[in-house]
Formats: sequence, structure tokens, C-alpha cells
Amino acid sequence: MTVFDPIPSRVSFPALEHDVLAFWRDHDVFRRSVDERPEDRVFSFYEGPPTANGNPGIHHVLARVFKDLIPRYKTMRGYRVPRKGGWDTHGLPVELEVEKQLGLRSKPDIEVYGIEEFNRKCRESVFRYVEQWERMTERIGFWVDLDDAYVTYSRDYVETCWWIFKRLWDSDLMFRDYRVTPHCPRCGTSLSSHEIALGYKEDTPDPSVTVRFRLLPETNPEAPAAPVVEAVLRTAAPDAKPTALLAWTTTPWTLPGNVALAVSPDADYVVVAREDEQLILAKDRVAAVVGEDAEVVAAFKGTDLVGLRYEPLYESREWDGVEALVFLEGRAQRAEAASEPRARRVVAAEFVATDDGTGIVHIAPAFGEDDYALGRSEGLLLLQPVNLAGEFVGGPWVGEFVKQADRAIIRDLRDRGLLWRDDQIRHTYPFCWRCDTPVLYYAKPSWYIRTTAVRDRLIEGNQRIHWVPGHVRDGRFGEWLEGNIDWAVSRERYWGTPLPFWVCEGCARVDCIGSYAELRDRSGADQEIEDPHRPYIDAVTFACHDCGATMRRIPEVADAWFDSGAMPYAQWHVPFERAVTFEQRFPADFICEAVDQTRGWFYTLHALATLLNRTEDVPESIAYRNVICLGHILDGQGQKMSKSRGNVVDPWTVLDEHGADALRWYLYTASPPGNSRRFSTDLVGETARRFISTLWNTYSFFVTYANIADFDPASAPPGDAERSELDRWVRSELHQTVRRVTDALEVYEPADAARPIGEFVEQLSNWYVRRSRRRFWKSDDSADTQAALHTLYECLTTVTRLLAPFTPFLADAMYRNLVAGKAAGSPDSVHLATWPEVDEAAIDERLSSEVALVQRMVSLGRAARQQANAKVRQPLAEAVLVPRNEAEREALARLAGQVADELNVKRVTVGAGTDARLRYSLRPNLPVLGPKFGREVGKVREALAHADATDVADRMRSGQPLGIEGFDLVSSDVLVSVEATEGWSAAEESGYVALVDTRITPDLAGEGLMRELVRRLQDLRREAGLEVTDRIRVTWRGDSEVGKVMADHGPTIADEVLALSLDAGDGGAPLPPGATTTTVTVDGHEVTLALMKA
RNA sequence: GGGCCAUUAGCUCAGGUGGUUAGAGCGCAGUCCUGAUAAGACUGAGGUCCCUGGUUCGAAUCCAGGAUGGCCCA
Repeated sequence: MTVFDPIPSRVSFPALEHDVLAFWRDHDVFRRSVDERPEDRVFSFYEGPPTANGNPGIHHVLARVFKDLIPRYKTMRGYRVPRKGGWDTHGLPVELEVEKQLGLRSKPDIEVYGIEEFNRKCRESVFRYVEQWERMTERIGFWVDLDDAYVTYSRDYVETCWWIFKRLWDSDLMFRDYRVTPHCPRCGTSLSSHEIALGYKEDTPDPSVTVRFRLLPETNPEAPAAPVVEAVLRTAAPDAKPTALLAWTTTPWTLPGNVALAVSPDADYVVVAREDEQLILAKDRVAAVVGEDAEVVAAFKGTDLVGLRYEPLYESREWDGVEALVFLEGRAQRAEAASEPRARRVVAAEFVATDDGTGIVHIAPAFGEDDYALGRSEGLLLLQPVNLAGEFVGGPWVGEFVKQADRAIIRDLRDRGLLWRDDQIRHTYPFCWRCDTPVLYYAKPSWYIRTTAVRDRLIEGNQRIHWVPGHVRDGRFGEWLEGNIDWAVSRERYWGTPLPFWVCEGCARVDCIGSYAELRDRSGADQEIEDPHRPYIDAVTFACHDCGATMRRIPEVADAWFDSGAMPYAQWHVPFERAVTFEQRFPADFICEAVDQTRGWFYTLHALATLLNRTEDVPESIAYRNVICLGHILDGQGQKMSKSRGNVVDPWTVLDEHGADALRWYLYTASPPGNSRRFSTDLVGETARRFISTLWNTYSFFVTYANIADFDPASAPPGDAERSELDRWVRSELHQTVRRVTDALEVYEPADAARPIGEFVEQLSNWYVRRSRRRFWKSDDSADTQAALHTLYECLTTVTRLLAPFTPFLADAMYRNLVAGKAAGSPDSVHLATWPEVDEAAIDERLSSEVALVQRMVSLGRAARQQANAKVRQPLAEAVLVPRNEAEREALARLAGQVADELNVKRVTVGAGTDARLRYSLRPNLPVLGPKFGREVGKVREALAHADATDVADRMRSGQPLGIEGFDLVSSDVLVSVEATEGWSAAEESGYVALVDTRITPDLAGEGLMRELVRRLQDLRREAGLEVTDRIRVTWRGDSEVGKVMADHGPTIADEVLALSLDAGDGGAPLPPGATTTTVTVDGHEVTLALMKA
């Protein structure tokens, strides 16, 4: 009866993974891995919700395997790691998908279609691909509880969002203001940046007009221009030639909204005199705008012009029905008549460039984002004589579409002598991707969250977040926080969390409702709010407490990013329910998303936590303590993967071909998590071959021989005294690996954690197992065999646990065969086991470095053999090793046996660099010596030729100075090559030398031939399909040399190949019928070999 | 236009705090080894460490500027 299930050396990993998945399902392993850990030791993970309205791609796999890694690790460290899933379900992408599906082309279309039905379709659409997501999630081994996932559209979730809005509103952290967005006048909707990107058109013709703004006689008393400017413009021109500022625009229709002119503060500006006027513009633009021969009469810095006042092109009072607003305390408010003139002036702005136009920019805060921001910071006016359909309101062109009015405006300016130049340009301009209408930038009322009020706290809190990679903290994320602006949180859309603000039709009072109960109270409704979405919620009205008029909900819904940022609270429906659970899990110990979330989820989580901490609703001002910020996946050419490029890799092709573990391992090890990475299926396959199958074969080897030796995993492992040096070495390596992996995972560096495992498995397979093979297989010493089995068992089972977070399938398959039910008290899955402890006593760094030296010497010895064309199977008499120092000399003397074995030499001696069998030659390193010695190089060269090369090499080796005929040389100045004397072969690297005796005596030749015969017989066994334990009978034919070898070494050969007999088939006697036979030429001798199973 | 990241062999990537001759894996050529291994070992070809300056006795590494690619924001 075997201890372990036999393991074939080859296996289909995808098939194996399906078995493991079935096991996890049948035995409820995920749930148990959470529930069996103590309730009071929670490690909190937040799932950043994906949207399930598209098929998951390889980049989603990337995020999910990194999300999975840390929780699995922490579970093994004894933490309870609940993993509540989540789905992001609101937002514009969902609406666009449905619009496409229904053939709707604009907001009016949607309203005609019906918001109720439209939102019903949205709700259905968000889970269209949920099954594919669930299938992928399970297949890659991402453990997350999708049965209990939060859903951002759910009634409870929305209610928590309302509660947050109310807390912010009550704390004066929300306000209403304008916001400039790209707007489609036909669809009546704002366009997202994504949509804008879809609609750019090159070579769009637009007017290019340069306009005079005539200076008024006095400057603004509150911000006067520099006296020198005043002097030049007024007293120096007593004949009072009119002076005008020249400004350039491609959107004449925005001129009625002009409230300021902006100059670059550091640029040079000049006054140009003409026959009947003076013009002001940037010095750099004079030639292009006025002409080469313009007469410059004065020059100033941009800052000198600030505060100058000019005559409005259009007085705001000419526009009926347009209210002039003014920015006060950062908000647009109704303007007092008196404040209007004060607000129109020349201002400085960093964004003004002097490489086109006139270097003076026309500012209309209602029609430009920069303009709006400037208006706000400078306290300018806000004039918006255009409605949402893009038509003028009031004024001479009332009702006309703005783009059509351009010509009329230009004509009007020309008639009034204000036009300097009228051209046409072609440039790139955005159009609505749906209806091809030119997009207008337009200031609309919008609801803001006052994040700037907590800016310093955001920055302070960020310092307490552990970012991986570290540069994101003060780089991308930190800088984003430094430049914080208030969060425009409202969207004029349908499918989203409705903003819980009700505004009075009579007195404009605003009420924020923070719960369904409150709304019911307030509205006196007798029914429960079933669905808080539009349009139902829009129908709920109530009377104003102040004036008694009707209060109606504003039409906007919340930015979907608000939903995701609210997940720490909304997933638990706090404060209405589960306050304890919330407190246990806030803030998160770990989150992980891709780098594009710095301004998305990473920010909204952080912002809401900081705000709610300020309102004293939550105990911490950060929402997460550790975050891995992933780079993007690129295709093989370094291009971004996107549907439109058609270079998207479907995760299933990789999963089906190589398996989830291979994919996971590749993603963890290929590069640090924060780097963007090129992906190709072939690289995953390479990973699988190199790492996974190496480990698997080692495992298969162990199982084979452990079963043969009746290894009992429960038996006591041997003490150090009973272990060989090799055992002690591999345990030292093992426990150093445990330490490295643990340290790296503690600081959330998966690549640094995974790589040492790979290196260890390589050493385990290619040094420990290879060097120990005989101990497992043909040992007379069963205690030693047991020691080797115990050692390898410990290595494999420990690696299994180290690998559990990385390659959970492979790790569990191995664990369940090696450990579960075999070691006392072992759980039935590695994922229920504990993380390995470092056995400090096992770590022997000196031994580790000594073996590294042996490996280096072996490598050099092989190189020396290679040079002499001496194959390794041919035994040689002697190898001489030359190390660099005394400590190494001692170590090598002790470990000589291992080197002798590996190099197949009879004797290994440790020599000195002065060994007579070595001949050194020195060459000058000319590229180095040239710059250093210049003309002297020739003499240095000569000196080197005369120097005692052996002595120089010896001094280089021990790091002594190289004074050669008065030249002060360092080791990099000299290139050393080493050669052996006749009969020897040598190889050198970094001062280490290995020498082998290449003379082959007849005895050695005989042994070499013997090894060849053994090798051929082993091949033949394999060819015959025998088990490793089968006994055989051998018949052979060959010349007298072969006969001599058979006679001299017969017992050894028989022993090696498990032969019960070795018979000479001389004299043409027939070979046994049915035997497996081969005729080969070895070392020049023709041999026929035949074997039969005994 | 601004910010962040990357750029090292044909490919994918390592190369704390500056220090001898810049490495690994894959791929290629050759040789070898093998009863765990579709593995492995050795050798070879393959390098403008993106470029240009600077600091330094010394730069892949530090600084400045630039190029290319990616991402984010205008």
C-alpha cells in the first residue's frame, strides 16, 4: 500500500485545476478558510467593484489575481479575511450601452422613450456578462464572495449614499455652482472626456478673428496697472490717440460673454503706434499680426498690464433675460449693478501663450474651462447669453444658433471698427460622436463636494497610506491631491444614484434628505420607497417649510465614482445597519487596482473617508492602509490593448492552454506590480515549463521514491547529526527563502516574494535532487535514505505552503497528496494551513556561500572539460581548484568530494594561483589604459609584457596593488587569460580557476566505456517501457575491449541497470527472441545490446 | 500643455545606498549530461545600458535637458 498517490511526471495542469476547483466547491474550502479564523483578528479587504456589462479581459485577470494574493497570505498568517464582492452598476457607460441597444441618440430620445423603461433596461444590462465574470473569477482562483456582493444600485446602497450627501450638506461640504463641460446643443447633454475623444475632427474650418478692445481712461482703482504703463498710455500721448488691446479668438459667438482679457505675466508686451491708434499685443506676435515694420513705442511685462480696464464689446444689460453673475468667494452669484464694471479688466494667467494669436486671450467664463477657473479665482463676471440648445438669449441675434451667428457678430464688429482681422483657420475640433453637432463648452449649474476644505487632511492622510509602488504616494496621487479642486458630483443623467436634494419652486430653499424614512415623513407618503431611482423618486414632492410652495427633487444623479467611493459604508448600509461590522472592517488593510484608479476609486475612497472623518462620522481619515497600484497590460508590441485595435488577449485561450497557475505565476513574476507589462501567451507557456514543470517533476520524483521506501511522513525527522551536508544546505536555502518570501509579502511586494521561490525550486531540483539521487534510489543506507526523504519532504511541503497564495491550485494538489491526512492535525487543504515559520537554526549562511563556491567551481571545471573536448562521462584523474582566499581554500578542501562527483574526476585538490600547471598571460586593457595613460600606453604595454604574469595574477586575485615598473595599475587595467600546460585544461573567471587533467589512461578509458554501456542500457530500459524497479537480463556482443570492460566492471554494470545476468552472445549465438535490442558505436567500439525483463 | 512611469542582449526582465570584466530566462549555434525532469550543464554569437551635457578619481546608477512609449490630467 503506497503512502502517496503516484504522480506522473507529465500532467495537464488545466485538468488538474478543474479537479482542485471541484474539491474547493465540494468541501467549501473558501468559506472555511474565512470562518475558521478568529473573529477578532480581521484583515480587511475591499473589493473595487467592476462593471459586469462587458466581457472580462486579461487586464481584469491581472487585477483579480493580485487582489487574491494578499488575502490568501494573510489567511495563512492567521487572519480572518472576509472578501465581500461588489458590482459597479450605475453610470454613463451603462446608459450608452443601452442607448446603442435601443437605437436612442440623445437625451430627448430617452425622455420620449421613457425614463422608467430606460432605467429598467439599464438595470438588466449591468449584469449581462455577470456569468462570464463569475466563471472567470472562479477559474483563476480569485476567492471573493460574489453571493453576498454589494450592488451599487440596490435600495440600501443608495440610501447610504443619501446619508453621506446629507452629512456633507449639513456640514457645509456641498454647494451648487457652475461647471464648464463639453456640451452637445442638439442632444442637450454633456459629453464625457471619453465621448469627446470619439468625436475629434481634424481640419475643421473656423473663424479666426482678432478684435480691438478699447482701453478706458481709468484703471481699476483696486488693482491699478503699473504707473509706467499709465504714464505711457495716457500722458505720453496727450493727443489721445485711442489705444486698444488686440485679442484673438476662434469662437466669435463667445465674445458677448467676454469679461476679461488675460496676459501672460512673464511675457513681453509692446505698444505699437499707428497713424490713428495705438495697439497693445505680445512682443513676439507683432511681426505676425501688425507687420514687420510696426513702430514700437513702449514695452512692458505682462504683469504691468494687469488691472487695465477696457470698453465691453457688448454691455451685459443689452441682453434681455440674461442675468449677470459675478464670482464672489469662489461662487457665481447674482451681481450687484455696482460690481459689474469693476469686474471687467486685464488679468494675468499662466496658461496664456505667446506663440499664436496676439498673446492676449479673450476670457468668457461661461464658455471655457480655463476661463471659468480664472473667473473664479479673479472674481470676474459670468455672462451666459446662450441657452442649452446653443441659441442666443436676448441681444441682436436672439434665437440664432451660435455657430450661425458668428458671421453676424464679425460684421457687427467690423461696422463698429473693432475688428482688426478676419481669417479662417483649420484645426482639430470636437463634435458630438452621436449627432455630429459641434460641441460647445458651456457652464452649467452643478453640485459640488467641497473637497478643497479638507485638502490638507487629504494630503496628510495620504502620507499614512502604504503605496506599492512607493512613488505613487508623492507622485501621481500626491500631486493630484496637491492640485485638489472641488468635486463636481452631479450628472444630468438617468441611471444613477439620484441626488437627494429638493428645491423649493417658490423660494429656492434647498433640503437634503438623508434616508427613506425622512423622505416619507417629509412627504407624508403612506408607502415605502421601493425603488429610489428615477423617475419614481422625481414624483415625490413636499411643501416648503419656509414658503409652503412645492419642493421638487433636482433632476441630477450622482457621479458613479461617488457610488464606488461610498462602498466602505454603503456595502454595509451604515448607519442604518451593521455598525459593528463596519467598524471592524474600516479602514481596509488592503486594496488593489490599476493605476488609472488614482483619480478614480483610490481618490473617491480617500476623499469620502476624509470628509466623513471631518464630520465625525467615521473614526479614520483614510479608507485603506495598503494599496497595490497595478500597471497596465500592453500587447506584444507595447501597445495598449483595446477592442478597437483588436489586440485584446482573451483570458480563456491562456487559461485553457496553460492553466490559471501558470498565468498567475507569470503575472506575479514578470515584473513588479506597478510596471506596465507586455503580455503574450507564449511567455506564460515559458513560465509554465520553466517553473511549474520543474517543481512538478521534483514532486513526482519524491513520490516515486518515497513510496518505494515506505516513507512515513508522520515519523520523526532526523536531527542535524543524521543529515548530510547537502541536507543541511538545502534546509538553509529553504529557510532563507521562507524569510525572503515572508518579508516581501509583509511589504506587499509580490514580485520580490515570488522570485525567491522560483530560485529555490531551481536549486532544489538541479542541485539537491540531482546530487542526492542515489540516496533515494540505490542506497544501502536506509537511515540516509530516510534523512534525504525527510529533507525533500520538508522542502516540498514548505514550498507548497509558500506557493499557496501564488499558485493555489498546484499548491493544493501537492499539499493534499503530501500532507493532508498524513501529518498529524493537518487540514484537508493548504489554504486552511498556516504559513511556514522560519527555522532560524536551519540557516547557515556560511554553508550556503560555500555551496555557491562549489557550484562556481563545478561550472569552471565543466568549462575546462569542454575546452579539452573531454565529455563528462569520461572519468578523469584529477581536477585542481584555485580559489581566491584562505577561507575558500578550506571550504573547498572539505567539499572536494562534491566537486569530484560533479566533474567525474578521481581526485580534487586545492591549488594556488602559482600552480606550475598554470600559465598566465597579461594583455593591456587598451580602452581603459588609453584615456588614463595617453602616450605612456606603449610603455605600459611593454612593462606588462615583461612582468611576471603569475605574480601579477596572484596579486590581482588577492586585491593587492599592481605596481609594474613604476606604473600604478589597477586590476581593471589588465586582462588576464589563463592557459594550462600540456595535458591539462583550465578555465578562469573573476580570479577563480579550475584545472583538469586531460590525460586518459587505459583504466580511465575502460571506466568511460563502462559508463557509456550503462547509459545505453538505461536508454534501452526506457525504450522497453520498463518500470524503474524491474529487473532485467542482458545479452551483449562486442569486441575485446568491450569484453574486457564487461569482465572488469560486470558487477557494477549489473548493479546500475538492475541486471540479474550479463551474458556474452559470442559466436553469433542468437539474441533472445523478443528482446529489446540496439547496436551502437560507443567510443569507437561497435556494441550490440539486448535486454529482457527478468 | 502639465504630471507620473518606463527605456539594459532578438524577446521578457534583474541590476539597494555610484566601484573590478553589466547579468538571468527564452530564442539561435555547437558540445555535453540524464532511469525524476518535454528538464539540465557548458561554450559561442548577440549590448551606443535611449540620446546629449554635467557632477565625480570613477556613472547603467546621481543631476539637467531632450527623444520614444505607456498612463493620468488639461
